[in-house]
Amino acid sequence: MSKSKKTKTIHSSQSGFSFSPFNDDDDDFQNPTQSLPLTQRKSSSSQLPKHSNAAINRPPKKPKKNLAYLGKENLEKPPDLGLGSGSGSDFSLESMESTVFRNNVKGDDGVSFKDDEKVMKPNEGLSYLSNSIESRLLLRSRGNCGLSDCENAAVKSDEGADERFDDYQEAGTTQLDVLLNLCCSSERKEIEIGDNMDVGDSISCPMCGVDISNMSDELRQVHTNECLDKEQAQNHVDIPDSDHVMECPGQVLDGPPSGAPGQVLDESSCHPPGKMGHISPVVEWLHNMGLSRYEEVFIREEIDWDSLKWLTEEDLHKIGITALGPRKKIVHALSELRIEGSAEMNIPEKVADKENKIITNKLITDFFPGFAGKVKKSCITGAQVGKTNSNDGNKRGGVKMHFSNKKLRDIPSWCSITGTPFRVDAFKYLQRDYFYWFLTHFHMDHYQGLTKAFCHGKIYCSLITAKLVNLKIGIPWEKIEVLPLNQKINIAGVDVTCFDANHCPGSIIILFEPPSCKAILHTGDFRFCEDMTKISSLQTRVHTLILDTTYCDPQYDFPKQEAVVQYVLETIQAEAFNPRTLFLIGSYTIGKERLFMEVARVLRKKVYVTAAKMRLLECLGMPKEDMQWLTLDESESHIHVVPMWTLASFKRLKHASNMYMGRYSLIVAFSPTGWTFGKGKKSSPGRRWQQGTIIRYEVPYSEHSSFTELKEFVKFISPENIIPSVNNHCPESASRMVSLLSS
DNA sequence: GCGATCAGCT
DNA sequence: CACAGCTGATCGC
Repeated sequence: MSKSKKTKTIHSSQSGFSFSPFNDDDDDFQNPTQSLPLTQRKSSSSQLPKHSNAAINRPPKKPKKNLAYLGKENLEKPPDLGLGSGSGSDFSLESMESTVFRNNVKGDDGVSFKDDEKVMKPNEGLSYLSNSIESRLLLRSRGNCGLSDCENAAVKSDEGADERFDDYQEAGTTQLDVLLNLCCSSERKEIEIGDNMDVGDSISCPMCGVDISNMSDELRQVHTNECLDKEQAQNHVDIPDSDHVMECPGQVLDGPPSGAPGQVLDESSCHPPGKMGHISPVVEWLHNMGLSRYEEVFIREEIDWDSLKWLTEEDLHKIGITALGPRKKIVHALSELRIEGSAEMNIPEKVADKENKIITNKLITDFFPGFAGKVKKSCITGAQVGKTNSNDGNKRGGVKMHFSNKKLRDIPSWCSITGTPFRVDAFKYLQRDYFYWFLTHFHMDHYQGLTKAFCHGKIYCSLITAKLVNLKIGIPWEKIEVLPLNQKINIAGVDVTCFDANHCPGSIIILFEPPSCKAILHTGDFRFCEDMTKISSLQTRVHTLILDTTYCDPQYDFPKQEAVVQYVLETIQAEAFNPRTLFLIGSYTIGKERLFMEVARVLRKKVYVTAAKMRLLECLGMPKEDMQWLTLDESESHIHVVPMWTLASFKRLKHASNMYMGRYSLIVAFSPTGWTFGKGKKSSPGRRWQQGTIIRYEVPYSEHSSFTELKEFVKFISPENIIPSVNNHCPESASRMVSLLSS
């Protein structure tokens, strides 16, 4: 056994648990004298208080362990997220509400509620959320913002922009200012487009022909680029050398949404300097500001006009503009540039031929030089597409313009929402040109890459996730937009509706409905439950389903959570005849709360959690009735919540048990995970293992959908397309999964 | 010394 | 397997 290198020590201060470190001496655990006869009573369910599955209410989910992490709690909010308690900081419900409300009155790029399209009543959703802060927030929000108000406000987008501007100014962040300006320009642009739009006008995607009239230019570009990407993928074209691209400077296929004076669309309007067409307007711009001395830097970094607008102050610093004054000057100029850019979008210079054709038409077709209306790929060969996408940001060490193409290529399809500028759980693939970052829930594999330094736009998530993101990562609230549940809102022209994902606290599934595009449902991580079938919009509208396929294999057909909870309850009852028995229940940072809360509630026993865990639980706004079953006093309970990895092996358990040697003679641990239900395993609700005075139960308590549930869900949704979101499967098995699900 | 990132591990 | 992390090493600041 090459265990020598894993001699790790788990300090209680690190793990957040009261166990002391364990060493590698697994030789001697034992205490033979205390080996208890594990009685034969494990199946005596008759002793249990009978309660129906229905009696198992879902407690609000709580975050898990890792108390040590709370060391940096001096973030921005007080832990007490209690319902209306303002706490003085901007983390109060009041302020959260105002955050949402503020969004309510934004048009277009802002988040606007559509009361007339309510999907569900706030409280008729999943029981898990019925008492959630979200629900309450929702109600109050709706009360404060009548339909007409919302609509009026939405129409007055400029006003909204100003309001938001004010809000952000208070935040006083340079980065935010930049983002703000982006927002403002986008909003204005959309309004103008709307004003000019003739009802009869129809703009089609040059690649797929889909009507994209109702999209903002941003969305149009995103849509079209995606079509191009698809085509590129189909054609498997090689990436040409850079000179090719230079011939069409305006062809910024993967560029940012807004147009700009320099973003020319055909060769006739290319800037003169020939192959330096990208750069010369930049140089000129610098010159006009009296900053010609930085020309060299911009040229060296090959920053073209389009990329220029998306530079952040951080970027400028990185490329060598270290002097504060000039950097600030440039940042300021850039923000103005973006506003100007959006304003100029209204000049129909290239649409003379089609008199009533709006600029928006130009915006799309102009990205494709030589493109006269129908899908002509003259200047847009797949090769060039590939070029634009894959070469631009890669070759030099400095700031990556547009995308880092390597990154772009690596971006899995499941975290990109076709037809929108949205990313979902894609912080590993941060791109400067994307502004909308959705986070379905607060588990590391989904927020990985997200750090305090995040400056790529806004993070959209549920309130609970928002709190965790702020608390644990330190993301300022200014960068977080809280999404309401069960209520359609509009973000950047896309209808967005969130529902409880029944996974961990704060987890959501998200329905995206881009204008003129088919709806996409992203499940994040989820466990299908009957309540979801009450969401009618899911049944009728979804075209593409991005699905959590963690257990997409027939071997994973574990029982419902209620059944597993029942099993655990009975087991505890059966083992509890010995007062010197300690029960350990595993949990994650967040997740599995339902299990130990149900144990506490039904058995009417207090459950011990560490102080840090308690603070997280409190943060989630759990009802007092539930909170009363938690205790910080270890001696007050013989049921302890511990991190899952504490239970991962008998070795660890043995070490843990040493801590309790004097007080307990038996340890019974529950390791709740769906993986215990794999191949060759019985379909019993749990498996029991014992070594000496330690008993370990693996119980198939899963917060992901079982295979059966996946099938049911797919049947319910009836999507035309499924994209697996779990990357542990090879591509070939993706299709297999789909066929399995639809069989 | 701290934070971010990554590899290795469970 | 990998659920959802933890731990240590490295690097930049």
